[in-house]
Amino acid sequence: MKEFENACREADLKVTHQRLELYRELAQAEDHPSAETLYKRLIKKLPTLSLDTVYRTLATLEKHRLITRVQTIESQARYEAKMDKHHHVVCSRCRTITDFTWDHFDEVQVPKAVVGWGKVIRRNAVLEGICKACARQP
Amino acid sequence: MKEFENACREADLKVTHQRLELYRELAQAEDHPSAETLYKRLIKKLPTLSLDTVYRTLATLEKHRLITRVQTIESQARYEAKMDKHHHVVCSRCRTITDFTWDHFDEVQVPKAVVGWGKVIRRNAVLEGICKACARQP
DNA sequence: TAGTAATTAGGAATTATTCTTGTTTAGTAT
DNA sequence: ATACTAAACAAGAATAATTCCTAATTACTA
Repeated sequence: MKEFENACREADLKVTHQRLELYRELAQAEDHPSAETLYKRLIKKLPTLSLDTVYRTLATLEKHRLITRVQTIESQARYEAKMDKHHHVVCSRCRTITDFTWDHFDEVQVPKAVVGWGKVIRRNAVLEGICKACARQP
Repeated sequence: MKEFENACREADLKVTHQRLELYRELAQAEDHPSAETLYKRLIKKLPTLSLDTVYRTLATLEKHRLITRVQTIESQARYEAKMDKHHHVVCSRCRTITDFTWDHFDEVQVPKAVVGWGKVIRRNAVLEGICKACARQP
């Protein structure tokens, strides 16, 4: 959290109660929550919190690269505070997103066609399948 | 297009004028268009087309795996008809999505943690960077 | 401790998508 | 060819997700 505060100051972002709580909540969440989900969780601690603030804060923090917006095919945007290199595997049944690391993928050369395309800055693997919990069910 | 018609029949989908035109348009598009974009393009040929039909048709074709919904962080859903294994590189500046193939990625083993997670059915690489056209500009 | 620019709350507005209803049409059986 | 029927369609209303607007509040600065 101290790191987060410093990062805010460096980015000229005021360290507000709302930002701290939102970041804390997102950082400890494992489920890549949506704005609405975060709002529901935070309203207990911050009864006057507005949904707009959640959206605005998420956008602000994302712009300053303090959090990431997760790529999904869902209609609601989902976020995560985990910023070290990692990838996602999504269960097509329950839609749970699970993190994993993949050093080989991070380092392997991209195809020539991509080198010709331009400069790659980030790479992400998104796997899809059926998680074990779901596989046990009909 | 003949293949598409047969695929429709096999899936018990009626071969309607709207479906044919939409699929034709999507199949020749290179830009992974959204529902709205497709609608604007199709309205010239199909003046009575409704936006809802575009949404409905895209959803139907996706369900039957005749087209794919592309993972993006944008608010509008984007689609493609290309169904052979391929991946995407997105320009963070102009948001253009470019396809590429990557045999090595398709075949390389996924990390052990993922094997423990469940059964992976599809894998997708999403790269992000700056395309050459954008790099030339300030 | 006061000043001020950034941030917030709350509600209105917008955007993207889905639903509802009545009409049309593709595929099928005559 | 013609009629039948379920599927698909058009149009507009409704919903969901997100953003905008304005006045009030608050974090940082002097």
